[in-house]
Amino acid sequence: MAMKTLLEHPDVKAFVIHWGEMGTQWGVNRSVSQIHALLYLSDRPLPADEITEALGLARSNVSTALKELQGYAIVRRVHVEGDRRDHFVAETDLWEMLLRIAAERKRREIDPTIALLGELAERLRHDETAPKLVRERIGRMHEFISTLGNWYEQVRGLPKPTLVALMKLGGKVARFVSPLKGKAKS
Amino acid sequence: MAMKTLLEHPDVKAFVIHWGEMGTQWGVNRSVSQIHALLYLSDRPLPADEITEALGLARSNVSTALKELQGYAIVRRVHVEGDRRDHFVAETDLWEMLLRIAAERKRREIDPTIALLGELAERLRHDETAPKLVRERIGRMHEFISTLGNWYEQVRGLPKPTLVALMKLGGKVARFVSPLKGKAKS
DNA sequence: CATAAGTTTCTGTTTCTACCGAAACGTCTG
DNA sequence: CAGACGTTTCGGTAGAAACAGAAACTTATG
Repeated sequence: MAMKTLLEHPDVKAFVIHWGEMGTQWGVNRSVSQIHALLYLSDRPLPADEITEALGLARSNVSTALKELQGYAIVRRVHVEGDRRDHFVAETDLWEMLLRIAAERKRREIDPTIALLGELAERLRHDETAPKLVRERIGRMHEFISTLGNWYEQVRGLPKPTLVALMKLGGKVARFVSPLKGKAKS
Repeated sequence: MAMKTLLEHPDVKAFVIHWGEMGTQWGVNRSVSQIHALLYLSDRPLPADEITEALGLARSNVSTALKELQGYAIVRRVHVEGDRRDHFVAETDLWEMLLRIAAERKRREIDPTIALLGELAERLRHDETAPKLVRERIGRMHEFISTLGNWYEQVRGLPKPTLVALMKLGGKVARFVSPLKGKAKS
């Protein structure tokens, strides 16, 4: 069994384990992250059964986790010639991976938060009874998160080579904002 | 009791509750986030007892949570004239808040991950037995996260007005990388 | 249609984690 | 030193997830 071989390697195992722990600390369940890690390192599409066996999880659990990963669009189902079973592969472009995870978490958690803050801010604007500071701070929070959201949507649309270039620029991008700024780190 | 008044307001309560839920989804415990929300909206430094009473938490729990928030450096202890008790205030500059939370999470979770990936990548580089793809992908992951980390360290050092300006630029920063890129969104 | 594959749902168990409340302890201050 | 304040620790509990394993069900395929 090819997967046995893969996970038998101590470094591969260490990676999978650590990735699983990472996930839990960011609110992603362990099975999901581990399966992702496994697929990321696999040199070929894996059927669910093999994942089940390799990680020692219940088949039902693997099914759910795969669905979740496809919800993030970082794992996709592929067809393998001569095999009726579904197989799965992970996105290996790390930029793409990061952007997709971010997109999904924004959709699930940030957008609803913005919506709620919007309601609260709007209502508070007309609410004379509310403390001035409360009105101001909830308003500022709404504005802040919205701005971040908009920024993300724009950055997400940039071509990857541009992202890479911007990243490498680091703090130096500040130069373009104001000639005087951004010199501290250059 | 001033805090009673504050939390009695339905919108304030909604904010605190939602902030608490948000926290849990990102791996921060509910008490910690709720206390942070409460302090963020408060117009004055609050003593631990008042927080305890307002949120209905155990005193020990509040103490631990406050310590955690101070670990993130988004809440600090202040002295109030004529009161022996410690009082606490939250950072209200949202940029500062975000950067500090990011810094601490990086320190706790990302840095150790980079360190581990570094070890694995290094060991795998000399390990002929490991599958080529595994060596390559763990190496790339290490490089990728390291790059992100370095980028963050640089951005963190920029003055806030610069950050705000960059954020407002959005996708337009791409112009500075290559004249041809970044036009899609402009 | 018989079988393989896959998903979904359910029940039950286990495991975490949050949280409470009490106690012990340290520190400061009138 | 007595009392106020604060932290830390500890035992216990409750709730939430994660997960296993079985079963029901759908769908595709030879």
